[in-house]
Amino acid sequence: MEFAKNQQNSWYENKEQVLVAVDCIIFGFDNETLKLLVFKREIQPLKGSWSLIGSFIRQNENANQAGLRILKDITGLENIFMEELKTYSAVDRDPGARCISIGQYALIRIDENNKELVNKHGAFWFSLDELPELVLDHNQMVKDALDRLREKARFSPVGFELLPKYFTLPQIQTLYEQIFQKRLDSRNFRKKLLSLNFLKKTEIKDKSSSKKGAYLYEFDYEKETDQSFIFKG
Amino acid sequence: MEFAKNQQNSWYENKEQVLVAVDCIIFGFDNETLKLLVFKREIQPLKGSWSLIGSFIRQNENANQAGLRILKDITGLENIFMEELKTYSAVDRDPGARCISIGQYALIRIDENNKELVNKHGAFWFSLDELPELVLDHNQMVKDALDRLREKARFSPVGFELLPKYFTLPQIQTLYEQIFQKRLDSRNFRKKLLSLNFLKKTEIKDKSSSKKGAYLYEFDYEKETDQSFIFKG
DNA sequence: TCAAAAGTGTTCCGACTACACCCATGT
DNA sequence: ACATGGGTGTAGTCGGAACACTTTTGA
Repeated sequence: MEFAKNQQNSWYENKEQVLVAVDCIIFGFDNETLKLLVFKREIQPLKGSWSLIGSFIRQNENANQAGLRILKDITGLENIFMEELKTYSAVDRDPGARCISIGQYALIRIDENNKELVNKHGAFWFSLDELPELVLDHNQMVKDALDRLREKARFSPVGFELLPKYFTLPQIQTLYEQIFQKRLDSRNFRKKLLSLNFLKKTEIKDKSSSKKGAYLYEFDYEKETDQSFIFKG
Repeated sequence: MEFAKNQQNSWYENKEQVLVAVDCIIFGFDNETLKLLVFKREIQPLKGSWSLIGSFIRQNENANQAGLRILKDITGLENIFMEELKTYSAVDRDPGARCISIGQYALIRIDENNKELVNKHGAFWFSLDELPELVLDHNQMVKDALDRLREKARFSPVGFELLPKYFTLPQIQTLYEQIFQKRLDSRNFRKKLLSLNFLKKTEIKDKSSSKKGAYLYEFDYEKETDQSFIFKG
């Protein structure tokens, strides 16, 4: 860099600044339905309404770090799958101030560990078809995130972040049926999934949802490839 | 809205604001190669280096409007295909100040009309393989935009925005060869393209690049569908 | 023994791939 | 007449889609 360090922050001095928020669209799966984590907004305006979880971005973090910070605060989890969705920058989107929001969506496992922490923050898991009205443009964000998730699931093996370490094939199928909102043929689904060779079978059966029991599998990250993975949406 | 209008801008008063820029990754096609519009940066720091075209976002416009404003200033064009790429928010990405940039990519036709205006602004079209070093993280933006363009071109008939109203099949093929950086089989390409039924053939031949001449087609927006359009990338 | 979920194989068809020659025309 | 680019058809292969019965086991 060819310019003096003490020039910092002076070049752009007369430019207008705006607030930048990060809002998190957090998906979870409880082995039955795809859910979304929303909470009671804690700040004015619109305090007390249902809202996505968000925060203003801080000077010392980038957008992804901000999202992960929020997620850790609420769920206690680190190493979460989180990706940028898009920005929301309509001039009047937030009546509190001119504020641009960067939507980030995350996929996490719903399990006992984090339920407690989540409740403590006034957060709740809602089924996607029972989602309440959210503040500002947050319903749009959810819609966009779902579209993105579907699109992504068609072409890459996404969604394993929503499952526990060991899972059964019927479990993944239910997950994909939730994502695509349609029934899938189990023979074709299993054939396709297993042909991709990134699942490791164990000899353990999970009998929690049937008498016969279903074999547990785990994701083999070594073998994950980018081969296309096309399911009809 | 349940709160008093005069509360505006007071709710978030103690929050830190940041600068938000929009940077435009502008692709063009001259019937031979895919090009990118870059220009000499006009402001400090790094004044005079090659840079994408950008601007700080204004209070009365959203990110897309900001991008279109920039594009109109430089090229004189309106109604341009422009889409958000992603945001760039690394803390130190801009030595001038903490500044988050929203990358937007655009596809435009290179023709005589706008060449003049472009030159007047110190802007130049570079072939993608002769691209100079750009300031900040702009080379990364270009790389990301190219990846996005390829991804998009695989699944939807994007790229027609880069062609004139009337174009020949060899012309589109060259465009796709540029996007994918590989040769395509003309028989398969034409078969696939025509089977999608969104091209209207005219009886006029363009003889500018061969003696025999190639029929001109136009895009039939009525018939554009979302049917998949898969080319190997 | 029965109910409930897990697991498995085959056929059909559409779509992508590879591949080579004739056509029209200006020079 | 010839060089240059435009235009066309076919056979093979792969993968997705449709489809129904057997297996296991707890109650």
